[in-house]
Amino acid sequence: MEYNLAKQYDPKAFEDRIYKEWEESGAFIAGRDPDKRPFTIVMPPPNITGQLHMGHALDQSLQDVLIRFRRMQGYSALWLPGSDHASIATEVKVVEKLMEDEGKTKEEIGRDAFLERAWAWKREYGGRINEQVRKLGNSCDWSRERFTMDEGCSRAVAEYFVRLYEKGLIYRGNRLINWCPTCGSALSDIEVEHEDKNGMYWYFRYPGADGGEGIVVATSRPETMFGDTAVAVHPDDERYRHLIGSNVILPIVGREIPIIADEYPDPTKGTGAVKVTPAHDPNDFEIGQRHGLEQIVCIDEQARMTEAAGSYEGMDRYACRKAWVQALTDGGFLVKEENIVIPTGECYRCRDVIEPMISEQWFVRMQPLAKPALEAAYSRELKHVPGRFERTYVHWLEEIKDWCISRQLWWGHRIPAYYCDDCGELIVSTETPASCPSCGSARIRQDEDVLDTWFSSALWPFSTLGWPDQTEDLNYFYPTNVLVTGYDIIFFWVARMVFAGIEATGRLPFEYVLVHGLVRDAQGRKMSKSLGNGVDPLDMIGQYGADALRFMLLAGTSPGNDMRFQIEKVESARNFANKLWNASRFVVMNLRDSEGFHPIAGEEDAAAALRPEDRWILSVTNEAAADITANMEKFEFALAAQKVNELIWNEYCDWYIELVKERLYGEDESDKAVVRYVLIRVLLDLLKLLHPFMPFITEEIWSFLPGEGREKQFLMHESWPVHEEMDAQEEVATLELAKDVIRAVRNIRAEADAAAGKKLTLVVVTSGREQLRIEAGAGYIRALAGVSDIRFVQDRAQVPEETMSATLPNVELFVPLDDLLDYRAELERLLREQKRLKSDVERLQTKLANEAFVSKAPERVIAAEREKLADAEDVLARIAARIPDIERKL
RNA sequence: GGGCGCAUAGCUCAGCUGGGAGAGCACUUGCCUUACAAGCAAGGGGUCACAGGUUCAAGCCCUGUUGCGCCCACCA
Repeated sequence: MEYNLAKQYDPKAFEDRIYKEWEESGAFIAGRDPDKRPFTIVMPPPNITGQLHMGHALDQSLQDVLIRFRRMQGYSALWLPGSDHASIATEVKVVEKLMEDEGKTKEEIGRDAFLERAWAWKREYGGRINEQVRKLGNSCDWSRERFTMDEGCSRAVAEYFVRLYEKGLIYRGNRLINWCPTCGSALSDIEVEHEDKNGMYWYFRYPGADGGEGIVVATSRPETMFGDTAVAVHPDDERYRHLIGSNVILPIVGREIPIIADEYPDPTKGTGAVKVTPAHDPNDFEIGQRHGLEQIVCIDEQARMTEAAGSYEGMDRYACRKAWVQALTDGGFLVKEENIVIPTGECYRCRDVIEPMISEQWFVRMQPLAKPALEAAYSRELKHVPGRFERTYVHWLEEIKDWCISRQLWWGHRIPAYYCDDCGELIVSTETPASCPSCGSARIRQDEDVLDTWFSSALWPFSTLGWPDQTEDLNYFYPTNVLVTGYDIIFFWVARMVFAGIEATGRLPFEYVLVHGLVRDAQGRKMSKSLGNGVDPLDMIGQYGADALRFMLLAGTSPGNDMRFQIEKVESARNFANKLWNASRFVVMNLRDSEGFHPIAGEEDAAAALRPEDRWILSVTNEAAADITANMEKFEFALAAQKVNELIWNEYCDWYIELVKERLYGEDESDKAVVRYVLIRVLLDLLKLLHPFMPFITEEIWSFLPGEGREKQFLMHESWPVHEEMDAQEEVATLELAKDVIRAVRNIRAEADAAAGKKLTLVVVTSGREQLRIEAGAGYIRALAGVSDIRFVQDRAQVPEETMSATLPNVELFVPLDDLLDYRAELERLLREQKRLKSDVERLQTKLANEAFVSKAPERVIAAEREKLADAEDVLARIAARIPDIERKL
């Protein structure tokens, strides 16, 4: 059995193993502990058709950080994972596979057989994504994994549907909806994406039925002309007032339609006259409603022309457009045409152009549901992080229209509505009725449609915990605490969960909405399949480890903002992991040998024997822990991550370990035991602080550290470091001054190009507390600056002639460099320093001479400025005195 | 037509409630020092997009301008 860490940091050697140990031991399972407070996150369920992408990696890393942090803080932390049935996406996949395997369409095999195939597909591929999720190290509770179409979630969906129906919040209606001809289904408003495209306006003359010149209308969609049932003008439009009430003739078609007055047309736009096609345009639909116009459907569900288009029947809508424009042009009806940008609605999935159509669908009445969801935001009971996303949420809900929830698909939750074949009665029920309650007929058939996928997603925070039953899980873990998601699905999901949660459970489903941005490519472009610029998280994990990927994502993003993915950033994160790995290897190496652990001082013994550097690192770690905790609580993970990085690399590795090497290599066994105590104690805190970000490497290192005489639990279950009151001001001041001196001497060494191994003598002119501190830190200076001898002298007269110098407040350092001395370099450096200090002094003097500043600025600030000035003047004076000496040597 | 975000070192980005411009990468120089060259040490580099304003004091607050990006919206 190895007792020390491997020479090389190799995440592949332990990441999978550790994940297995965690999962198999039940480490992720959240208990309903009455003595703990719950902390719950439901994972946005990835689509079963999906592949893990960087968006998931970011989204889930954020959640895992939160969950691991709270778990260590003592909460009973539940992160509930699952997957989404993704109605359209899955149906398309299964349809494709069916065609590929058997050359059949879904209609050919029928609904039941198709659903069997779909479930088989789900069983085979649906788990893939969550295998990938495990690679990230996510500590989700797989024992509670759910699927939006599993029995419990399906029951919740039916129950919720029935409740809304019974309250009159769901209704069935014939209305104008968004129809995707390719998907063959209705879509909700947010599933339609708007894009401006280059298009054409055609101006056509509709001749008067009385033989008059009629009226000219503009349209970008001439093929809908077959569905025109009026031409509308504004009642105040002088140009057309005389025509209101008269008829015009649809060119070529020959049908007479009226000119009507309506508020809708804008006289300043186009010709001011609008052709009205109630069956194929949302505005026209409403005009039609107001005026009782006939609805003529001229385009069918496959986007082909209907018999209303006469000889064009069966023709594709765009082919018809072309032919029809030609026909109208030939007929002399075209007045003019112009190129123009037109807003186009596209299906969010297949990009086909949406066809507005009249269709009988199911809708959710939104006004009553949106109201409490809005109030939750107004009152800040629901908190968005960052706050600006609240505006997005509120704006959407304030403007919301009824939600079309039925989809003409088979894969999904079938609508729990039934029709009696004999009397036409509509029955909405969670159970399949045996007979019609109205006429007793047993000839009952269920509605053919399924529900919008987002209908079930809306219930996710509570359907997964057992709702509608009042299960123990629901009582303990609901409401959840934080919902983490990208800003792109605030509408699709967040807002709907809020109103569904309020409606179904009477409570907000979560308190915080943590919104993050997108992971873009190195050039800032959205990662997409078509561009082929996506980076596979699994590749990154393979190359650099999951910890590096997570750290890069977490350290590189600020709340709500997009980030760019750059391989160099992952490398940096990996390098950081490597640094920690090696530092830990050093610690373990000094902790034990193959025989076992060397003596380690007990807490009390150690406390009595701590040296300044020990108290310094303990204090620095302690302060950092408070800082990191505060940022974690504010969801500022990048700041927290950067702080841990700095603490580990700059303080622990670069200074503390270097400072104690001499002691470790020395002979004083009891002091060594003290050093070991501090090394471990601090390393433990570092591992804990880093654990939410880099769970694998920290867990692995932890396993090499001594337990406390009993079976060690996992690091992931250890408690989060708590800030302790600790007075180490003097030690901190001593160490910080020692570091400054060491840096100054190293600088001199570099400037003078002194040989690396050459031991230097350091002459210090100082007094007072600085002298005491430098005396206290003399050992550090000797060890880390390559100084063999430190001499304190009272004034500069006692300083040897041949020296280079450095100056700190109330401290002058001189290094006699014998023949290595480079006076020119020394002079240049001094002049540079002098210049910098002069401008500092001037600025500070001006500031302090300013009556307004001295009288108005707070005392604290003035005192600080005075001190800065005094320090700067002190250093400046010393440098000024030194310059002539050097000049004389040249 | 509304709303929002971003413009800080060559690159990617921090900069919290206004009080002397920061990190990582890249670059320069010197080091294979018995944890680590995926490293150590020392350095160079910024008119904080522009113009006004508030203030003793502005990268930070206010107004406007420019550039890039995003979201929402039924303009024929």
